[in-house]
Amino acid sequence: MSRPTVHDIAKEAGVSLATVDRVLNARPGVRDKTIAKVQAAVDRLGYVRDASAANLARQRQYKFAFVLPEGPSQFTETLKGALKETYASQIADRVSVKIVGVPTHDAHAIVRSLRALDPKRLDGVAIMVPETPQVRDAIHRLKDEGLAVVALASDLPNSERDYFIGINNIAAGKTAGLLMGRFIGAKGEVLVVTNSLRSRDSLERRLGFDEVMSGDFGDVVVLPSIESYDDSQRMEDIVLEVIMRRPRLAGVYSMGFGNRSLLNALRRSGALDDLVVIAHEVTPVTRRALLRDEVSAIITQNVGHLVRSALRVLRSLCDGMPIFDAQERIRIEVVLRENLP
Amino acid sequence: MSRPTVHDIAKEAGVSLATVDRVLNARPGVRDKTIAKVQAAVDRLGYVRDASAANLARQRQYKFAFVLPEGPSQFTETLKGALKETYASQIADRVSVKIVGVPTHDAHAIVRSLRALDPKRLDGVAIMVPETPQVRDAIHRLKDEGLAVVALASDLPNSERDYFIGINNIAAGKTAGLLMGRFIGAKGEVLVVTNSLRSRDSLERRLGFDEVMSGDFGDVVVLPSIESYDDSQRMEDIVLEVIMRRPRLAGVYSMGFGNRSLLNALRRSGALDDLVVIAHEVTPVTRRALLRDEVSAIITQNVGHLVRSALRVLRSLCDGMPIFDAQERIRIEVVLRENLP
DNA sequence: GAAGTTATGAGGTGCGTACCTCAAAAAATC
DNA sequence: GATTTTTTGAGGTACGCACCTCATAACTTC
Repeated sequence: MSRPTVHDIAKEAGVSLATVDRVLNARPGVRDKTIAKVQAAVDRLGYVRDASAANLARQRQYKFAFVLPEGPSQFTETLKGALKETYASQIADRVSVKIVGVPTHDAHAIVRSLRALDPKRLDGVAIMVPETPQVRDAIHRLKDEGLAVVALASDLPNSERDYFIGINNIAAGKTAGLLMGRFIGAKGEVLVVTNSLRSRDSLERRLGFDEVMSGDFGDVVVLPSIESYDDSQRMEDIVLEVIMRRPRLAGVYSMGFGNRSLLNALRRSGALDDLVVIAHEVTPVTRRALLRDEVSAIITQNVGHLVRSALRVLRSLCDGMPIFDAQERIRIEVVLRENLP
Repeated sequence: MSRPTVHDIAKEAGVSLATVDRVLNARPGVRDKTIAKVQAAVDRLGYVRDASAANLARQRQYKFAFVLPEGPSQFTETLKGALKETYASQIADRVSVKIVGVPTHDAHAIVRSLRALDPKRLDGVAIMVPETPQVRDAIHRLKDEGLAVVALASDLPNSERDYFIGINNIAAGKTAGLLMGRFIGAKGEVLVVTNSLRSRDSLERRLGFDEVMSGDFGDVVVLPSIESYDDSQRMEDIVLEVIMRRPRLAGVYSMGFGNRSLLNALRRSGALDDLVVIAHEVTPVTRRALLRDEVSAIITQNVGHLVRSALRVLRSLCDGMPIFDAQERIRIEVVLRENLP
């Protein structure tokens, strides 16, 4: 026999269709004994609800919002692209997604955007913003209104988010450290650059990087982090100065965005050929640099997975279905010249 | 307005429901002019077929078979596990999969199994066997009978397979080569071991490995491949001998299975601490070795993706739907101690 | 055991699509 | 213009499930 239906369950349990329906959809007015009978029949026949038919009947429409930093960041662009791509797939079946752009550095504007979300017109939100007390409060309100909330790429550990989808940035930093240590031959000095150490991601990456460096490569000297504050001129100036002053410099680890200006500075310095550069995220800039052997490795996460995972998790949360953590775990990918996707 | 339905299309195009149906399902008996009218309405309203409803109405049941090597290989076990896991997901909706185990080295038995597949009871097959002329013929017959055929993990380039799902093994070998070259400091000797160079996968990996080695690391000497022929004693003996005779040995690249005996031999030799070992596929054996720093890196592919991709592609092929190559491209993953999934 | 309460059954409708039939309209052919 | 052929329309049924109503059966309670 092919897949059993609700009718089969009714027959098997010796009850009516209506009762099976009441049990399956947890509607009230059924005696415990009857519930047990139906459950037994379900187990015996191995009934599983036909999700497509159920959604069809239910006229379910999942309404989600993605709150993403807007600005010149390639990462966000890629993410939006992946979101649109996913729209054609089954995962995006019966979901409509609204993208809300927020200015990265304006904490007030972020909170304003979060407050502006209408909980009545939404089933869930995926949020990618830095955590602040105000953000935490805004999320508290969203949860109160019954929304599903997932943190995307950047965790919000102190908020009431239901789930975090992204990589472990400490482990990502460790991975970068391991590669760096081995690539530079376990000696020399390493420069670490980022936009801002105030971002949790950068902080965690640095933490992991340092741990591996001191644990596995004691002879390597890791210099204090340089913060560019999104100022490419500043970045170039400092990098050039460090290269001049540090003849033993063997590697550069770029933890965040702004790889374009970093690479410009390195190229200008003429030291690029002798340096091991490790960066994050595959973007047009880092990709080209990798192909030219200017960058040795890129640590990245698959943005397509990120988006699909977020949608799956949001759906599961809305339906009260279990989440398969193994499937939702985003991998820390190591990309070299030869395995560039 | 929410998503347009076929009714909306009919109204918009000024034709009947039946005609819309004929056009959408490519049934005959519609004038080109009318087809164009309907298409225009579809485009104007942005109609997309509701896949759930369609499958429901169609009562579609995809019947697939996976032809996999059986034996002690961890890889196959993992693959079967992933297949079962996927069964709970949406991708496996309305599909039933039969796993056919074939003995890896018995070409006759493989062909017999392929011939034993009943094309009338199947919609598609995913095949993971070495290509031989007989296999090619068997696939020809399956295609003739109208089945969708995809090659899994190991390509069948000379057969009439519709699609190949797996990694580019030349690129995988190159990636291993790049890591090896940099990890050993671009000098010394490297040993390459495999089960058998007669397998296409091993051959291609060796090809890529050598290309990077000679291109980027001219000072490294790559020794001729050692083939174990699945004989662990033989493997251990040869490996021990090589280590004794080659004091400049700096790295070992294991291209195939049999990592357990390789690692045993290396441990016994006492040289493991000074060697860079790179292997393929994350299995319990390689995973533990990686955590113990006995193996430096593992090149692998995500078996879960492999399976899901195969199912998606088989479905698309059956329905004559387009395949999004970008989504189906399996990545060559580099796994280090710190980014072990 | 009558009245009240709760549990169950029978039956219906609709979701969006596929697929079928039969009649009618339109176009092509002579 | 009559005949044949092709195209179109109207309508129905089914898929598996959710959700609804109303009647009846089965328990409680006093």
